[in-house]
Amino acid sequence: MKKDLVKIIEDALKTLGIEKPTHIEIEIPQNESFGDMATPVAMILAATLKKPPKKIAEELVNAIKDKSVFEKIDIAGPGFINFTFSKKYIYSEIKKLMKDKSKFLREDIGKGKRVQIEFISANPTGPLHLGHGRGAATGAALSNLLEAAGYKVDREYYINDAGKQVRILGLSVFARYQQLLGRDYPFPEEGYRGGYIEEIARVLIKEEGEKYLKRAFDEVSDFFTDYSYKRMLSSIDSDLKDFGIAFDTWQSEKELYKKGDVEKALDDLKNRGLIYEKDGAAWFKSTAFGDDKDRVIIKQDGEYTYFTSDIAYHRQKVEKKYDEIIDIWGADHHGYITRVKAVIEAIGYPKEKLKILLVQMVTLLRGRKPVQMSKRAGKFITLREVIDEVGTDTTKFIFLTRRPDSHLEFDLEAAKAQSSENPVFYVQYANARINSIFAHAREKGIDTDMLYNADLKLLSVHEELRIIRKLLTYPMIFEGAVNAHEPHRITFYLQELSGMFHPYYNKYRVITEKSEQSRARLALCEAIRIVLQDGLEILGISIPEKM
RNA sequence: GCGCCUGUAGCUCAGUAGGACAGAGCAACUGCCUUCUAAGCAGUGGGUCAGGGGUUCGAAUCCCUUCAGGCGCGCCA
Repeated sequence: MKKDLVKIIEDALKTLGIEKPTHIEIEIPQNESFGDMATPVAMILAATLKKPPKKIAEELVNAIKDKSVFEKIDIAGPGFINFTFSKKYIYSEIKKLMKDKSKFLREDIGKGKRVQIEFISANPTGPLHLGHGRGAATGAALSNLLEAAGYKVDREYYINDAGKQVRILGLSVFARYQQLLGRDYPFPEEGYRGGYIEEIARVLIKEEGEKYLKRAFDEVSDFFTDYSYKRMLSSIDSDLKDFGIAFDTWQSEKELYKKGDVEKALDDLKNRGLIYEKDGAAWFKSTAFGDDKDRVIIKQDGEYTYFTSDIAYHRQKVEKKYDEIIDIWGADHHGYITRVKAVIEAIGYPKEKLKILLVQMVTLLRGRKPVQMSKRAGKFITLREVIDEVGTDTTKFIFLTRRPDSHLEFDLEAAKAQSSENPVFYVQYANARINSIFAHAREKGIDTDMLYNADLKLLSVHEELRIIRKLLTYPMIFEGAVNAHEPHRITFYLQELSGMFHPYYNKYRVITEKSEQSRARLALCEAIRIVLQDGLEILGISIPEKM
């Protein structure tokens, strides 16, 4: 619908000998009486053409040769051109929608471009919490969205399985192991205190018995560390599985060291003269690329920092020749952006190569009161607990009805209380209702095949035309969501569409005595169902047949 | 102190590349189930878009500034 309109406007501009602007803006007016679509081009051109916008709009409208696709074209307000499509046109479009389905709905924007999206990447030192859940829902939905738009997407989880934190995890488990077997062993000051540590220790005792009792940690640290984080990782994986999130690759940090990628990355930077020694440490000259201070990459004690492997990691990403690299981070890591982008530039790529999408913090509430969380004390609510309590679809939907960069209050009580009237059910219910209409139709012996051949002209009441027009805007919403990397636009659209279907359902009967009309209305329902399912699939939300 | 994000209806949030009278859900109140699922529908009320300047034909949207909240500013990860 939009493509056709843009073409028409471009042709008209050409006829008038006006150079077309880089972008012909088409918008969906919020006020339906203004028509289906509107363009402010006349107002935009007014400045360069030095003519009043209304005059330009008039000329433009006159230059449109074939007006048959429109019911009317108005010039309104300060110079908007409002288009209302003819019924004939929208019937033919909706027919295409039913025949071509996702091909009609989804614009091929990516054209096969390769994108890597890295998200969650939580340390395997504890269970996922709600913040990770937000990153998970957002990352997965964005991945699906871009994939639907013709990108080839790799979903990646980066595992911090090297370094200090996993060692501390290992030590924590070691300490609990000793304690459980009756040895008086001090729990490390900086250790992880969550109950899951004890659980790992218990399982370990079951599997391996007492053979590590009374050993020194240094002798068995590799075993305990490996064992513990692998256990954590598999528990994270199973949480994600239940949350409906899947990855294509799990990139291990340790692997980067093993393969020598870290060494290679450092050599690369050294060769570029971007590494220097100071105070017994090695520094990366990130200030050369806009960072506010240089960063240590080899500490005085000879160990690497967290950032060092990140250099190697991002170098590896870039060298895999993705067309686009997207990192989704929790907003608490925003201080890292310039540093990592500095790496990209340092190795000779434009920093725009890497897009970092920040997902803001989640405040967990229970009945308006903040839930106190302390990772140190091991007191925090996990993603697992939340999805057990409020459900995965509801949880995801709450995340996906917000812009990623807005702070989010997640009230467990509200989420549960709403549960029966939650917006997610509103959307799913529309689909389930349609299924039930189809079941009814089949009982009545109405042919539900090839509905696009139904006599769509019979869809003539105001509500029906409104729904058809809404359905036809889906590709525009989709395109906007893809370009802005904002899956939540799909969420809102689905709510609006459902908000048109339910009243329609309530006011009119789909299955009537008139079989041709019934088929036409079934066709409308089918079209709605196609769009609802397309949207829900992108969001990663389930599509129950019955409710 | 510096940097990033946010401030829209009682609450939680949208507001589409500055555009036409600011929207939804929840909460509140009033109605609707012998007919395709009431997780639904119909109706009512509710806002100086944090405050103040500026740019523009036009600003919730862009710029400056003040205030408020969150998060960062390690040879931690």
